[in-house]
Amino acid sequence: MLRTHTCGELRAGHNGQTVTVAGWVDKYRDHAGIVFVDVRDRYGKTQIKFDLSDSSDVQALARGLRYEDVIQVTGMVEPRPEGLANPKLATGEIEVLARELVVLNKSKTPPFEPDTSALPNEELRLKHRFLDLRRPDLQKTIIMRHQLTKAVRDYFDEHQFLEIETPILGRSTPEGARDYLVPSRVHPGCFYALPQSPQLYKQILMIAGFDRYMQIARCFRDEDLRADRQPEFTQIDVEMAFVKREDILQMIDGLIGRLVTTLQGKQIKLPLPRYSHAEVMERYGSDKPDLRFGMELVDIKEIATTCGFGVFKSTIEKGGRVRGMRVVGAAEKYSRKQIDELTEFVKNYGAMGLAFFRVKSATELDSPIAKFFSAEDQAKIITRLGATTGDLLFFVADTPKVTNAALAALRSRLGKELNLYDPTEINVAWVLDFPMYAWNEEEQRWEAEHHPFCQPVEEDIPLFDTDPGKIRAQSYDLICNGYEAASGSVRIHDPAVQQRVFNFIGITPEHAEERFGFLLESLRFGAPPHAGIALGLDRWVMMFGNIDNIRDVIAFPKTQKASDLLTGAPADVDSKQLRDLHIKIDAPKT
RNA sequence: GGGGUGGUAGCUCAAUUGGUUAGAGCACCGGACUGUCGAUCCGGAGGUUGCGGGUUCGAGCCCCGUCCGCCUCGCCA
Repeated sequence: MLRTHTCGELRAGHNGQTVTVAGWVDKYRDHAGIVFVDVRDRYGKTQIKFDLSDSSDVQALARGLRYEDVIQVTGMVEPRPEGLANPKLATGEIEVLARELVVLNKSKTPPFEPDTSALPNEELRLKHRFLDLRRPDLQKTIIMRHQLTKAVRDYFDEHQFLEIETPILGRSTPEGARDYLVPSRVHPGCFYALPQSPQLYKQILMIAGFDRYMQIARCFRDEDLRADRQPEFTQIDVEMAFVKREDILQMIDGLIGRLVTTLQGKQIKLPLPRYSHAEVMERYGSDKPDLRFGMELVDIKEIATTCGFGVFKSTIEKGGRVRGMRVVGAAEKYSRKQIDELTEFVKNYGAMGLAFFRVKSATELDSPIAKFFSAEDQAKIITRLGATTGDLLFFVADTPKVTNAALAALRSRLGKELNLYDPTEINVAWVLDFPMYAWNEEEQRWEAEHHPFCQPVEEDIPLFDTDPGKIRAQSYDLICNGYEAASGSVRIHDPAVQQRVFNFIGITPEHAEERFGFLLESLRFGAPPHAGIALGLDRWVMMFGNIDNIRDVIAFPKTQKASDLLTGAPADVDSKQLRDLHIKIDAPKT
């Protein structure tokens, strides 16, 4: 070992001991006769003192130290003089009087320092990720990620789950996200697909009899990125055989409870609250609402139908909805100009406009469109929204889909702008009974809302022939602070039902046999009822770290264009490699 | 593919209506300093204003194109 102690562990109790520490030069303060150097490693910082009375070699060397040099220092632990302890440092009671100094690696002048309070732009940070990762807060997150992952493994291990690896090179299946493809050298013109999730493998593990499976599984989806989405990400993948939905919910409740206890030392109230999909859509306009604050959506169909405002009235006549929300005490917080900006904001979600009212009194509204509403209607709106003087009311009149999207986005934005919640709170809940299928207007066909292996609610099965949009899935999402934090379902274990579902979403029996034949075949050989779930590990780290960007919870993340600025991936390859793979490039001219 | 936003010294930022030699703090280099901990003080060096074109007597600033980062819609079973 090149050290006897880390930079975070020396205390007054070590006084008088000769120690060796090693780390990076975090700061240096050169007073000529005396030089202070803070050495940093992942455990903390320790102040090293170089004194004129020491050997001149060491002293001269010390004066040449610069940021990020890696050094090894041997010396004696001393108490700091009276009144000079540094309360900001855990090791602030002591310093090490250096006797020997070895520069293990001299650093070039770094483009930025790890302790910088004003973060450099992200491009630079990602390009020099080895420096960025030295930042204490990023190190803290990566360490917490490890603790979370370990707690997950411990929890499932205690419940007799087996961690089983599944292939990274698999086969492409229809439906779902765009696959990342890997060309086969041995099979010209054929490709492996990287897994979007281990879904089919884990179902087959159930059929094989490994009735409790989990895996910290890397998944790949070739879709556009977001602040909470990376092309490769990690799922806590779980599957159980001989269980019902309730068993999964309880098992995962226990996991969340464990994580909150382990990572925060707190208790979370269990069981976690449960909502139906229909309920959250009606109350919040989203299938993953942020439940840290209220501001629920209100339908004013009755008033809209009879009021004098043409936009509201005609929307109802066309089968649309008029819904709104009450922003408590915000009448004076938003100027006309700011409301115009909110109007532009909701237009991004398809809304044609945003109606607003300031509540002037218990019965009176103030708005450019107030004249279209009778005194009676104004009073009704106030009553319906439960509003009081000084509130601000917003309404969107549009299709059900657009009112949901626009109002949910507006609610989320206002909640943040108005600080309606504690940003450090972790609010977790279940959303159950998603619809099985959604009509794809573009492709004119039904498609699976969750995935095609999900079991419909038994009593809804007759609806296949009458009203497929109403069929509920035996599915469940875990939502947390406005994110989808987990998603799962009871699976189909009857090949006939599976065949029928494929058929319904437009996969012909021949096609199904070709692409999913292995699953259908396995279902014919004694498939137990099974169910499972996958939790987004990266997102849970975001929650527990109170971090709003997924790149900050991943050691080596990719940019929005899916590039790795550290390594330069993706990059072109030798023509020989392409020949081996029987691939010719037909890239668009730039 | 669409919308928004940013790119000026190594870094973080500034630069009035288009107008003189593009500034500051930190970092870097040289010097001073025995108790600092965002050390301080003195001095110095450092710029193809992302890139390409255009308008203009004159462009960091205006116009067109393009590249890159970020946010977002679509997309993400």
